[in-house]
Amino acid sequence: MKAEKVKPLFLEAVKKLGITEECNFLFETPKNPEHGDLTTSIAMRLAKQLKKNPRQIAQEIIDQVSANASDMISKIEIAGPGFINITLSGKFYADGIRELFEKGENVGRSDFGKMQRVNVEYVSVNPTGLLHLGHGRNSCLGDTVATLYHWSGYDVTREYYFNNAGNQMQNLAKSIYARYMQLFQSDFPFPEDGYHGEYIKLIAAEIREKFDNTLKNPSVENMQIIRKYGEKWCFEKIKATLERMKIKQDVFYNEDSLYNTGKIQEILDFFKEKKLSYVKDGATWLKFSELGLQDDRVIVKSTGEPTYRLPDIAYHREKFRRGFDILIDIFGADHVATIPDVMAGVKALGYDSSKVHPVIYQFVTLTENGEQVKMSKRTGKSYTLDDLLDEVGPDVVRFFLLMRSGSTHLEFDLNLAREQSEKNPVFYLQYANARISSVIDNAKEAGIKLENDIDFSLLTHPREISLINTAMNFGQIILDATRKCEPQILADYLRLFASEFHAFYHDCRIIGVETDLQKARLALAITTKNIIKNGLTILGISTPDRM
RNA sequence: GCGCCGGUAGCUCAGUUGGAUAGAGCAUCAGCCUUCUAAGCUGAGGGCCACAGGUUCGAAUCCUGUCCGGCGUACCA
Repeated sequence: MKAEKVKPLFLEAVKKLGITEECNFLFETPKNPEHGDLTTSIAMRLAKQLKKNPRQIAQEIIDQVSANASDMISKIEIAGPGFINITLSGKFYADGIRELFEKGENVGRSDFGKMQRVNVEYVSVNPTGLLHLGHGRNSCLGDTVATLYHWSGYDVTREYYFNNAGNQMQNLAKSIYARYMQLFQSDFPFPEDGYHGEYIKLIAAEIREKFDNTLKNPSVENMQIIRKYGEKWCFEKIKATLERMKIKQDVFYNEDSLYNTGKIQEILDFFKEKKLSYVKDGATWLKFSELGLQDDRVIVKSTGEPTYRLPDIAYHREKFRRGFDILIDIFGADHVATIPDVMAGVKALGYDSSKVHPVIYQFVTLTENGEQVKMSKRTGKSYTLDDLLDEVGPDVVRFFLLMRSGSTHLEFDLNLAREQSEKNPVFYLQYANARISSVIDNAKEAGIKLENDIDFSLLTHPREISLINTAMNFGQIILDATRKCEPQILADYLRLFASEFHAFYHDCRIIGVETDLQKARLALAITTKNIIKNGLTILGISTPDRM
């Protein structure tokens, strides 16, 4: 955002040096404050092309830029091998903070996406069990990515894809049935590959409560009743957990509908017609080897049942047909293998697979006292998302699941999460917000009013400049986090920004200083609050005014 | 075997299309409350960026190889 304002001056200068083609150079914020506010290595990059000494090129650029003398820049100089360091003027910052202040509660919103239609698919758990921590990461990532797109000016649909037919539902029914029978006959055998979770026993107990012993005969009708009961039970629990996490979804897309409406058959026919599929050993294979992948794969088993690939491909085609410009899939690392198949399939159907953005996240481990807490499904003693929510609440859960990049393993430290103190990064952010709220309240009581007469150029203290500087990056941070589908970028930024606020608060008194300075500082505080509040809101974290 | 993700401070992790002296939080140690919320601020120590080569003005970042960890590699989803 800062860079955008200075860039035109440099593009002009570079053009004068004889560079006609689009040259993409960027400005960075130097780590060392002695190097100014912005720095660019463009001179070194152009050195080869122009066959000149980088320092000489830098000097020529500087001459050009200074000639167009802008009041945005107060100092511009060469450093080291040819860096151009720029120190921005007081006016630059005064204008910058004024702009942010005027945006008010809309700071961070943009129309960058031009209302392109985005579909974000997440959670997508089949109704056979309860949500655990891994699902939590999926849900929070998806939900936050969707919110980021919304703030960046896209038309977002939040989608949940599920399958309530197929083997796993039969398995659920069999598992519940076995637990149900065990209530009458304790040695009734439990299926080897059944769902071992404790919740199955709860469902079984409820069923006995309602139906007594009338379902003991495992007839098709009875198993159907059990299956439906289990499905409903699980889905309600899942939805309740999502609600606790403040995760919303617009569309629940049922895999069944792909069959009912003939979509699956259409795809089969298409592949057959294009000679991209063939039958071998009674199964239908898709020629992935002709679609740029290693091996052919089965799409319909010899039993006549499709493998997951077929509906996945059909589902993605439907998303394209529904008119989405961007398709985002949130997948756990265990699903990476399906991605190339779907991509290849979609491409073969004539759609632009580059519009599909899979977001992969690595696994979550839960640690307590330095030891890993088991979350295994099979042992039955899984630690569910609800258990975690009971212990630390949704704000902490969301922040912890979002504060790491999806590409790395996430260690969820229960001890730290339980900590209700400054050690816990969530409270650090919420505290900043509460602190500002308190100041704003005090200002109101003191009768301080902000009209259109704020002189932002009075904000010259290093802490003020530093805070404004970081505030001015907020818009770009939102866009970066959106484009990369990385809420962690925002979470990280907010920690930095809050720490800059705390330092400012410590060194610069707001209420009780000279009238004009008081107004300017209050306006800065209000802008800071808007940014922290919007940032936390995007992450789905509450912003209490008092703590 | 092959594919994907990772290996950065005691621990958990950042590190902006390759940039200047490698960053944060926690932990350890030392300071700061008669003043707007001390759930805060300031400072110190702590590093062979897994290892070995290569590319170039310049590498934690790019390339090759090796080692370690996780996840895949089904006519399971």
